[in-house]
Formats: sequence, structure tokens, C-alpha cells
Amino acid sequence: MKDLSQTMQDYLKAIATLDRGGEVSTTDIAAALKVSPASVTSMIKRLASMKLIQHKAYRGVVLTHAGRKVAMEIIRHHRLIELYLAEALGYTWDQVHAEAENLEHHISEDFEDRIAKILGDPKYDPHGDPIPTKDGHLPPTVHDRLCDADVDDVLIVRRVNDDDAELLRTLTEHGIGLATTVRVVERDETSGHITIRVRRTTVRLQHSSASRIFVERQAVVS
Amino acid sequence: MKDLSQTMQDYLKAIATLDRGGEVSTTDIAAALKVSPASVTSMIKRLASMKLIQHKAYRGVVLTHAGRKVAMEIIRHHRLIELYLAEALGYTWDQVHAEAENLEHHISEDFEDRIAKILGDPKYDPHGDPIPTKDGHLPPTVHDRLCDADVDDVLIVRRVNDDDAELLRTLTEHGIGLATTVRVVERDETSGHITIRVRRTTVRLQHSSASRIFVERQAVVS
DNA sequence: TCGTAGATTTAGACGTGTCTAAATTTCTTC
DNA sequence: GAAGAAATTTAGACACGTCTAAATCTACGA
Ligand SMILES: [Mn+2]
Ligand SMILES: [Mn+2]
Ligand SMILES: [Mn+2]
Ligand SMILES: [Mn+2]
Repeated sequence: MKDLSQTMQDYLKAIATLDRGGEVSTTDIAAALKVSPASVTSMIKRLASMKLIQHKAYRGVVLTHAGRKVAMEIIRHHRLIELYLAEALGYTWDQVHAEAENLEHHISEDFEDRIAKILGDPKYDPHGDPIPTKDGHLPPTVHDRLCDADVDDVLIVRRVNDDDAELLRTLTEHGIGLATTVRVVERDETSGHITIRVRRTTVRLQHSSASRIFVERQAVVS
Repeated sequence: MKDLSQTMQDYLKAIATLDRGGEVSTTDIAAALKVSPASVTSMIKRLASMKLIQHKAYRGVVLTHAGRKVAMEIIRHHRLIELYLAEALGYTWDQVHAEAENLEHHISEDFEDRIAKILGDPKYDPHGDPIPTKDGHLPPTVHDRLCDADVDDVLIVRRVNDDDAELLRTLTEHGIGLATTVRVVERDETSGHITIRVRRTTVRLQHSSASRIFVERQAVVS
């Protein structure tokens, strides 16, 4: 379709990722991309003039249909690449994100199609993040955070944010991955720490870590 | 090592590719990269100030040791990627070049090492071009062109330039690939055409095509 | 040796994407 | 509702990589 610069693609991806239904703020985009708010304003104007976003001055931006399409395309690339790196090249889940971040902008549609086929048209990446379909639809996504769980909840890890490689390595060390079942054994409301039990060992997580882990309530066995 | 822009990497790669022992001219670089000679001059100055090339005004450029190292690194990426695309993703030899041209600048050292290992530390890419080793050494390369062969020469195709996808497809159609044996049946000195015989069929090639095909003289059977 | 064709460089401009500092608008709080 | 704080935009600058047009240099033939 379009032939947007890598920078523009990154802005659109960031806006899509930050989207919570309403407008996305200049400051949030600036923080996500590690550029100044002034830079964001100037790029916003260009993206708006290309009808990829809607911009009301001082009010934030919203993706247009065209802008969302581009963003989903990039996110699809990113997550397919992550899964391919893990499945075909032996990357661990803490390594794939950085590599995919670079490659996502530089593969052809043909490459995308080929790895998607080899992977069997997967719906989820190595972190449990949904892979947008070719037409931009997102598979169902778990949104319940471990940091919001109650003591004695029995939970299945379904998704972990991919942007903290250190956390991913720590989880691996403790044998925690996707589909791992954990039980909440303690919530320290003052410090925010959450302690969980997994396969006979106990793991104490900071609030910031627990907020990156998304869980599903264990189905009740009849 | 360095973190050069994709553009600088492409200039260094072009210079390395155009290198015939002496200086490489501004015009040749401009033609290879499809930019104006003036653009080349300005980039030459920057690369020279970074000690990646040596430049004598009006006299052309030569890669320094550091510059050659960068170029070999990119060429290694390019050719490893081409081979990986062919072996692992089912690309044909006319498809790999365009994809590799983009990816070569964006893979990590780790990615390079992983595909090199999976491929068994290969020495040649799908077009028979030598893959530089990690320390920048080039495996032996065939330099004899089919266009220079004599009538009745029996030759083995060892290398084909990868920059003409159309030619690569034509060769495939005629069953000509690496290691294919061909015999020169006619040279038309006026038009430059060369006619070859391959497995009971006859193929007539333009001079420009034959000049892209590199051959080895068939070993004499005792 | 001279003159010129062709190659190369210089000059000046432009688009992209970034920055800091200053101006403006919106939000919060009293 | 007004003041100050916070967010956003504007203004002006800069590096990169490109261009065209003009100036300059080199090489080659007469
Ligand atoms: Mn990721
Ligand atoms: Mn990116
Ligand atoms: Mn190639
Ligand atoms: Mn390239």
C-alpha cells in the first residue's frame, strides 16, 4: 500500500499501542518513542495531512482507518517475526523483541506471507500478544493483570509485555512461561509486591513486574 | 563495531563491489547507487573524514582497512540472507536479492551468526557469489565470463550476477543453474550474441547476459 | 601545447526528522 | 473565576542525504 518512512511507521505503531479508546496524547507518544514533545507535534501534523491520524490541537490524536491499517500491518510483521525467530532460529522470548523491532519495517509482503504460512497462520506471538490478521483484526486478548489478582487466586499466565527483557529472563529462571499456572499467596499493599507460588517455589514480584503479566482465571474443574 | 547509516553502508558496499584494484570513480558510484555525482562527492567527504575511505580530489576513492571491513560485513549479511531465504523460506534465486538488499542493514550480529550456523557456514550464495568470512576474507571466486568463451568450449556455470532478476528467471526456464554444464555453439561477433547448448536445447544469449554469467572450464576427463 | 569534452567538485537549495527555548493553551486547585 | 502548573505548539536551528546548476579540473586529440 503506502510507502511510509520507518519513522512514520513507528509513530503509527506507537499511537495504536497507546490507544485506549480515546485520544492519544503528544506526551505519551513522545515518551514511547523517546523523542521530544515538539518532535511529536511536528510529525503529528504531517501524519494528519496524510489523513493517517486525526488531530485536534491540544487534544491529542486518533488513528484514521488508513492509519490503523498501517499500524496493524507493522504490528503483524513484528509479532510474526518474533514468533519466527523463536521457532525457527532458536531465539528465547527475551531476545526476539529487539530483533523484531528492527526487522518489522524491512520485510516484504512476500516474506510476511511465507513465514506466516510456515508458522501455520499463528494467532499469538511468543509473549502471548495477538497477531493481527492480514485484514487488521486482532485475536482475543487477555487484559487482566496479575497485579490486580486476589490472594488465593489460581491463574494461568497468558501474556507478558515484551518490552522488559530482564523480567522475561527472570520469569524463565523461575520456570514461568505462557500457560504456567500460578497461585497468589500474598499481596503487600504498601510495597505493592505480589508473591506467587509456582510448582513448589515462591516468587516475589514488584508491582511494576506484576502489572506486565496478564492472566486468565483457572477454569473451574467440575 | 561502528553504527553507520544504511546510506553509508550502501556507499561502502558499492565501492567494494566496484573495486578493481585501483581507485573507484565518483561517476561509477553514482551510477551504482542511482544518485547524482554531486551527492556522491558530498558523501565521499563524510566517509573520508571518518577514515573509511581515502579520497584524492578528482582521483577517486579507495577503501581503508576499516571501510573494507564494514563493506565485507554488509556483503556477508546480504549473501547469507540470500542463501537463508532460498534454503529456509523457499525463495527462488531471482527473488532473494531484492529482499536481502533491504534486510542486510537491519539484522543483528546474533542473527547473522544463527543463520550462518544453520546453513553450515556456507561459502557461496545462491548465485555462486562468495560469502565473506566473519573476518572479511573472500572465498575463491570465478572471474571468467561466458561472453569471453570460444566456440566448442565446454563450461560449467559457477556464478551469475544477481542484479538482473529477469535473466535469472530466463536461465531457470532453460534449466540453467549453478553447476549446469553448457557448450558454446556459436559466437556472433557483430551482434555479440552467444549461443549455447544445454541438455539438448539451444539458448541464444545477448552479450550483456553472457557477461553476467561466470564459468569454469570443464575439467579434462582422463 | 592547447583546447575542449567529460568528470568532478562547489554552491545553494530542499525535505525529513530531530532538538531547545519560548509562547500558548488547557487543566487543576483554591 | 483566577492563578499557577502542566501539556502542547511554535519558532528557529541543525544534521543527513539528496538535487540542479555552475565552476573547476583532468585527460586526450589535433
Ligand atoms: Mn515485541
Ligand atoms: Mn520499529
Ligand atoms: Mn544479491
Ligand atoms: Mn542495501
